[in-house]
Amino acid sequence: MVEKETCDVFYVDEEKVRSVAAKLAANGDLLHLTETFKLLGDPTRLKIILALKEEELCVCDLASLLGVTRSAVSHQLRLLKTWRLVKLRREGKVAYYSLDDTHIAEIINAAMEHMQE
Amino acid sequence: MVEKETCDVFYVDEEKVRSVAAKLAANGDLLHLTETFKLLGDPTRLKIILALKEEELCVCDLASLLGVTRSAVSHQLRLLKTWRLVKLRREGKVAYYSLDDTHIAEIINAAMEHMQE
DNA sequence: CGTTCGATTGAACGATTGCTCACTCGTTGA
DNA sequence: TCAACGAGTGAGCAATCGTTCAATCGAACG
Repeated sequence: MVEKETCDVFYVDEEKVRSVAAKLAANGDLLHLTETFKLLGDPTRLKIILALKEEELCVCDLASLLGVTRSAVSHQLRLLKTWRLVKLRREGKVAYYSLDDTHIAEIINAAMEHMQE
Repeated sequence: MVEKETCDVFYVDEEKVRSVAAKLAANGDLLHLTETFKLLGDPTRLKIILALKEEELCVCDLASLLGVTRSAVSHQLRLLKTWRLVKLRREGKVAYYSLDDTHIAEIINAAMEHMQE
């Protein structure tokens, strides 16, 4: 593709790009960072997190709170558990979930501040 | 669905759910919050944000940096601009983009702390 | 044991997403 | 005024996502 080549060779500020690329690479695990935001970027999951920020809850409570099936909640909780955002405590038949990481609340608080302006 | 009714009526801790629901509602614009995280939850967009955190860059620089077409970058930048995460400065034919909100960097920093543990 | 019931899982689906391709827009400079 | 070129746009697509349904697991209790 001629056009793209032109852009790459004759236009781009290569030194600038290289310097930024280096700093980007220094940011560590970019995939994990992306995944964390992706997990928070779904209404159901974000509500789950916000709810668990308040109180420990079971699957059934969450399903009732969000107005979706327990199955849907369970699927999302599995994802959140895999990425260590929530943790699980079993009591007989009931599975109680809670936040596994205090940093999550800070991420959300920072994002809420962003929204006011 | 009988099963679900059973769960709602006989099992769910209704008072607890109601109390959490109230606190959830007090969190303000939940859709906007979700959207912010969703925007950060894509590798291309997150890299754009991280790059612009370092330096003002044009579409062509970003395309070269990320290894995608300028069109793809342009599409993502439009989204980010719509939600006020980045802003635009035109200089002749070139469009220079930069972060529009200092809070974004703080959200990302908080998320990076989350990842270490 | 067998039943109950909350939780989990896998398949299947409709919806959404992010990309590329082709085209257009708008500014520059010959 | 017209060609060049960076940027923006819209259609179309493959891939991913989030949900529901149906089936299963496993602990509690008769």
